[in-house]
Amino acid sequence: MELLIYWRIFMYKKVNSDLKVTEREEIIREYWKENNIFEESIKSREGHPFFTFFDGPPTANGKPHIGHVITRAMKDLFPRYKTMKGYKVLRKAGWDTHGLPVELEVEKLLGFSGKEQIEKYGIAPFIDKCKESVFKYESMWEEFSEKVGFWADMENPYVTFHNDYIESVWWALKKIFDQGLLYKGHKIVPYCPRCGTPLASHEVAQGYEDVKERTVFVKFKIKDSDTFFMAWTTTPWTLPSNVALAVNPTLEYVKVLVEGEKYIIAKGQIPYVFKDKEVEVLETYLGKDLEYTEYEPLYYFKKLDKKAHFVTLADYVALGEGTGIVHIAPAFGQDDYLVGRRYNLPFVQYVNNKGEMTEDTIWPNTFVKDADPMIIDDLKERGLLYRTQMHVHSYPFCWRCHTPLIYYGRDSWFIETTKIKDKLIENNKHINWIPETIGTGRFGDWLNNVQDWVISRNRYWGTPLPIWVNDKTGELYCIGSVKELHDLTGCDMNIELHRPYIDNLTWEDKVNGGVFRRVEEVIDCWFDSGSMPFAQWHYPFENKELFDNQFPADFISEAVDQTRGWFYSLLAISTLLFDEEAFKNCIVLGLVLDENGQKMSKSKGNAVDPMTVLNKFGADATRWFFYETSQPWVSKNISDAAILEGQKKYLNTLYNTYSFYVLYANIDNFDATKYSYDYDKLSLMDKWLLSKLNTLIKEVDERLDRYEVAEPARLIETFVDELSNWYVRRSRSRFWAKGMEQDKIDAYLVLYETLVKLSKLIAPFSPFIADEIYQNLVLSLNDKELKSVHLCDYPVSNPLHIDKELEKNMDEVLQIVVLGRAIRAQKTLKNRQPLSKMYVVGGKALNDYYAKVIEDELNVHEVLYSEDLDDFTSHRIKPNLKVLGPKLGKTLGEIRSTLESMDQNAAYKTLKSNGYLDILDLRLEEADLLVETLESDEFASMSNQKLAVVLDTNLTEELINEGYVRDVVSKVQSLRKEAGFEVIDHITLSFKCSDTLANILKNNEESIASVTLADKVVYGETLGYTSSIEVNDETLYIGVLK
RNA sequence: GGGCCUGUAGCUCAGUUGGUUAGAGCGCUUCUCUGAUAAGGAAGAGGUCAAUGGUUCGAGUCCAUUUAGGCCCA
Repeated sequence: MELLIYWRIFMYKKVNSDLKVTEREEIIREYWKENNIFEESIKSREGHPFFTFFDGPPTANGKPHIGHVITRAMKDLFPRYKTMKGYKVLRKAGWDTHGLPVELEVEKLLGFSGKEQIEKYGIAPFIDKCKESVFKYESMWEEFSEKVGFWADMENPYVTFHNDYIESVWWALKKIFDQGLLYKGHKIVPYCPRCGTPLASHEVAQGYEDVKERTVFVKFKIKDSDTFFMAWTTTPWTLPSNVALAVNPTLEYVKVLVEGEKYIIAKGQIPYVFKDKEVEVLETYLGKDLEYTEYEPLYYFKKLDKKAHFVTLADYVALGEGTGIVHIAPAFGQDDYLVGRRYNLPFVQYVNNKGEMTEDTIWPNTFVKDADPMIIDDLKERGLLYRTQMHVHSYPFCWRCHTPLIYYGRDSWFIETTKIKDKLIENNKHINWIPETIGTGRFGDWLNNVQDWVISRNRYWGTPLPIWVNDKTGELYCIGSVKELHDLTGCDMNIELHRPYIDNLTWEDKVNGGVFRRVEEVIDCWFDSGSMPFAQWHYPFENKELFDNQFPADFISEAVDQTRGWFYSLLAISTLLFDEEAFKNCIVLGLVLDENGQKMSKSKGNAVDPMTVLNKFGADATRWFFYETSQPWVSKNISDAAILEGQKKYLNTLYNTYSFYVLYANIDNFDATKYSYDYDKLSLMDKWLLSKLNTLIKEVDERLDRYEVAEPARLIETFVDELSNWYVRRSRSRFWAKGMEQDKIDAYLVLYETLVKLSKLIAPFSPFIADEIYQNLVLSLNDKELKSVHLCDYPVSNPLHIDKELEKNMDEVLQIVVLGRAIRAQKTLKNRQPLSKMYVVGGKALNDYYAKVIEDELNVHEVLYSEDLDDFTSHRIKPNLKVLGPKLGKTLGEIRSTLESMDQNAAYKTLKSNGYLDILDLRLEEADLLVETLESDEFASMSNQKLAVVLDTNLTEELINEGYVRDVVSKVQSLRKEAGFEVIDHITLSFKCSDTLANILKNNEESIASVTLADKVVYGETLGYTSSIEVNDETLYIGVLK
């Protein structure tokens, strides 16, 4: 009932300032839901071109953290913008559901601490638990996304563990297999020999300790020669598995004679290796000259299947410690392994998976660390040891059992991404990285050093590697679809594509014999997420056309830690399958840190909960913090104060401007759709605002189009400030003028237009406040209009309303005003005291309208322009360095000091009359010099580099009286407010004071009454709400009565 | 250990092809203004532009090295 009355009385919904921001946002959120605005925003663009956005999938088995706010804010901004620009933007949400983190979570839940326990428990029940765990926090994620205002299709998300998704991934793997790029090899992993398991890198990082160990300088005898290569190692137990030596191709190596023996080592390492021994250099080589030189192995335990024991080249070999020659054991080091692959070296591993020397050696079943001294002794006896040396270095230990870890080669499946390196680099060139340096730097470097992608994991919960091996012939078969699996094995078409269900499916090879059995491994879940461009649509089994339209993505965005994660897996897979980049524009986001710039972590207790932040400040303010505070890729220190700043400066200012409009428009029952303005007849202030608005629209649009974020946000913030604190403040009186003159209509219309266009402009950034403003200003007047600002087109700048000259003039006005205010403050001339005249020097003479604005703002009666007020000001002449610098070079300093020492005012006069200045045999034209206007201390004046302003501070009685009147009016206004009157209440005004003062008041009664809405003015007694002020050294009592 | 990002006022950040007195907002002190305002305005305090060296007539800006924080990889 009450609402109805409001509706009848007011054009617009009254702005309820008691409502909290978060409550207002909740209303908008409900409105979107009830009216299906999101769905509508896509539907209404049917038939329009697509703009493609890929949503990188989060895992729902962890809670959303504050870092997800920035990604969601950024990912939401551009789809909203592009939708308003007329594109159809599908936004399929997705969930990343496979992988070790999920398994670990479940292990924790079940109290397990290793694979044996899982196998005992059973894989089937285990993966059931994984499936449950995956969506543990799904509802929290949904609520969170809604809170931030992140629009995505959460009804039909892609889920990486669904059969359709897995089938698409299988299709991709088969395609890669068919290209011959999927192979089995060894991966060197940090391995705990006691636990029998590899460790993840973060586990290894936990366990580094400094250890003091005996290291060895070992002699490798060159074949058919009396010379030795000398190498150094910290792990003697790897020496039996040695298959090669490596030198740096560009370093200098020398053959030296020391104590009767000949050695080859790097030239730079002579002092390190031989200390103060006498060394005679016999020959010098470059590393590359030594390639393929053969040497005699230290040990012969078994015949090797490939050629070994020769010198190889490797760039990573460096001086420092050691001899500049590195011993290569491909089974025990990543670098070694790669050298091995390059030179086709045998893979020799005389260590078993318990970390013991194998039966092949002469130290069977000895733990490697215990074998070290035995090997050292053996080499010493055989004269192959030069010397040993104690050495302190940091070495990883198992965080569980404190066993020293060893790097150990294990069977693994690889995608041979090194083969497509050139294509990766080429396709990367087509990607617009923001910031650019990611593409050339971090990501580019990664591609330049690309390694084969280890795709297999010896785990349970993941997309199974669809490879079957013939147990007789060793032939490999890769399955690419469920149908193919069904045809070969006769399995159910609805079979769950997970371990253990597919592990037992086999088929016979009728031609060659043998049975095809599946390998055990599942795949790296990064392959899952990198497959989302096609797997989200179950391509190529369905949605072929849709996929063609939705690939590659126009835009993606994630945090910088995804460089080698999602960004890479997307590019690698799309290059392998389609030889194309998967995304064209990518904004890389910085990380969110705590207010001291420290990484957030549970253990430090400095983690900021996103829901707490959102519930405190609302989505618009939180989003704004991330957009505005710094460039997207810079890490952000989040704090309440930082978010609050944007909320106060931008959102509150905008909201107050909007509620100002609603307040007065409702008083006047002003329907903006019923009026129009004639642009040519608008006041300069109106034209100025329209010019600024249209400039803003143009700039913001152009910048968003270039995927800039902070710049447009800052422009918007500046505009809101100018709108409120210049346009509205200067135009206030127009809104409370009596009647409905054209000037008032103009003011309403211009402000209305600005607010409506602004609401559209900010809609992608601040979707809630934008829609609140839009709905009230537009829908309240006409319910046939589009139901939400997010269904509107993005505003288009009107070039006819942009007037740069006008903007420049107003800028000069602002400069003059700033100077005038500064003078008043400095001379403690309060603003209520009117002054008769002011002079402006050096500026361009502006017309009366601007003068009026200045007069009003500074409370002076007259603004006078003058070119020549030398009495008030002085000048300073300086060389124009930009012009003279290149011309004069070194003599510049001299010119500068000479100019400084001259009589500046005299020089200025000479320059003015002649147009040039002669100095030290040089003729300086006006363009060579800069002239500054300076204030003179004798006057109330102030200047900046361009202008000087002088105030005439002489006060006449009339001016003083006028000041009294302003004081009184101001006091009356604050009394009205204190008394709790409405803005539109009319009053009876009463004064009690001396006759002198009363006379002054009576002489100005009309103006006082009209401004304060007094119908009657009474003297001699005070009525109603009463207070007093000091005026002209006497006490004036004032009463206001409604 | 390697690669990359960042470092400008107490805090958050601008700072154009190298150019004259390095700016803004917040916070602080003082003053001021105000019938839309958790507002506005002015002044003041606050700077070794992370450090060192170099190029240049001139460096916050370009180059090299170092250093602190962060990210990724070993």
